[in-house]
Amino acid sequence: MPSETKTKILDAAEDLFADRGFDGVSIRSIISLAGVNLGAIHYHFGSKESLIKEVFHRRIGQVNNERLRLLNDCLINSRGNVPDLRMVLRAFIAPPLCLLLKPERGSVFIKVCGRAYGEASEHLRGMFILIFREVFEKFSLAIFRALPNIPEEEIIWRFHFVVGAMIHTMLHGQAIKQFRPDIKNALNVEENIERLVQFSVSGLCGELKDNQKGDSLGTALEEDFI
Amino acid sequence: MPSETKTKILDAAEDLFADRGFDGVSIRSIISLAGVNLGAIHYHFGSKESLIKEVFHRRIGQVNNERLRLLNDCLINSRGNVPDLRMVLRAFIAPPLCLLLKPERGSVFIKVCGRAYGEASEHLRGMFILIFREVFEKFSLAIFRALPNIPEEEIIWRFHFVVGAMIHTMLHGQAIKQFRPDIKNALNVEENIERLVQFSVSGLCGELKDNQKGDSLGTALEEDFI
DNA sequence: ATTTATTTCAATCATACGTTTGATTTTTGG
DNA sequence: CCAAAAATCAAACGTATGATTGAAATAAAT
Repeated sequence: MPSETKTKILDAAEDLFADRGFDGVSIRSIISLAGVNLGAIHYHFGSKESLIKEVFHRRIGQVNNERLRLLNDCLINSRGNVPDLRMVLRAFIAPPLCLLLKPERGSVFIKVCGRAYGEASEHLRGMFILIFREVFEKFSLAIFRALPNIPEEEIIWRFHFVVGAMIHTMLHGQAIKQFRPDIKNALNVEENIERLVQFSVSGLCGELKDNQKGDSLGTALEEDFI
Repeated sequence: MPSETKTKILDAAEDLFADRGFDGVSIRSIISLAGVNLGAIHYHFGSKESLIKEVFHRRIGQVNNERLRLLNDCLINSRGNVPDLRMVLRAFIAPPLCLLLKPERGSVFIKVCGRAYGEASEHLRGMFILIFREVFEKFSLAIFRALPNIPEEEIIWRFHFVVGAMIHTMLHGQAIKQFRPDIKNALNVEENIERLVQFSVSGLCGELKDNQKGDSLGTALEEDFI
């Protein structure tokens, strides 16, 4: 049961971090939006960095727990056989994107979550890696089992691409209409999740090109480009 | 022929922006790394924001020109028929990732380039959108033609996913071994480009699931998660 | 009711920030 | 060679930053 002040600070910080990044937000702008005293941040959180951690911790645990719960369902369903790749990927992708369905605050946190990947200072990066390691490793293993014919290193990379597509959607999915104003808004979250899941399944299952490297690339690029 | 000081500033700024982001870098840290006087930045660039723009402009033009040149090759090769999707995607993906092949500085700029997508302040965001609009639109049209059986809106979203995978690779491709130390480094650039191209081709070509939404999602997610 | 702990508040700290100034040095062009 | 232009430099500007303090106010406990 966090105090009201604490919650107000967390909400305000979440809002501001979401659209200006961690470095771009001063604690004064946070307390101003929250309507609390300047000292409150250091009293309740100790430092700006700890506040960032807490903004993140407040919600990420639920997301990752939901991921792992859904993944477990997949593994139980498969009864030791190969798990269903689509279900596994949906278990990974749906929980964070479903934050968009949460009234008001979820769609804010989703951007904070996206920013956490790229903008974290060195101190924070360690925490983020720690938090995501368990999820990343368990899902990697499940995908290994779902695609026994694809080398593990290849799967790691493809999974990495999936993560990129997901984060980009979390951060900039709403802004896609800046390039294409005719595209209707990304408000149909479930449709969008299935879109990304379908894309990820296709990408992960794609055939293995055994050795095409160096052929088409070097010949096409202009000489002095490199 | 930019003066030596100007180049030293641009290089230093590029280095620092790459691994601390735009907001996280002070002009004092830039001039310190560059070994020049504090006033030099405002003398040569006018402001920090203009410096950021110039760091970006210095190299992005070449990348996008190369993209458009390669895209043009694709369209010429197809002689009005459907262009080869793999070639189109390689034209989009290879030029930025090929920066990794450039001795020293390319692999730095590639991170700046990745950051430009997410961390730009409002003033800068306009410039970035302007720069990428032409590339984005021309490639979108080419993919429309390459995949006439897939609705344009679906293609826009899948292309959006490709962009996300690419940016994530540009920014964090080197850091993949933090999760998987056994994966050898991403130093084989050409192999990695083909990996991403293959993934993108598979993802873009994936079959259309006509109407699966709402089915598997709502039932699987825990009730109180939303 | 009185003490104790918790929370808020205004005021201030030292530092870091982007920017500006004006003198000085270096380079350029006739 | 010398005047004009370009570039560099040290110093300072005002402001914004994260953090700290100690008194005041509130809540909790006895």
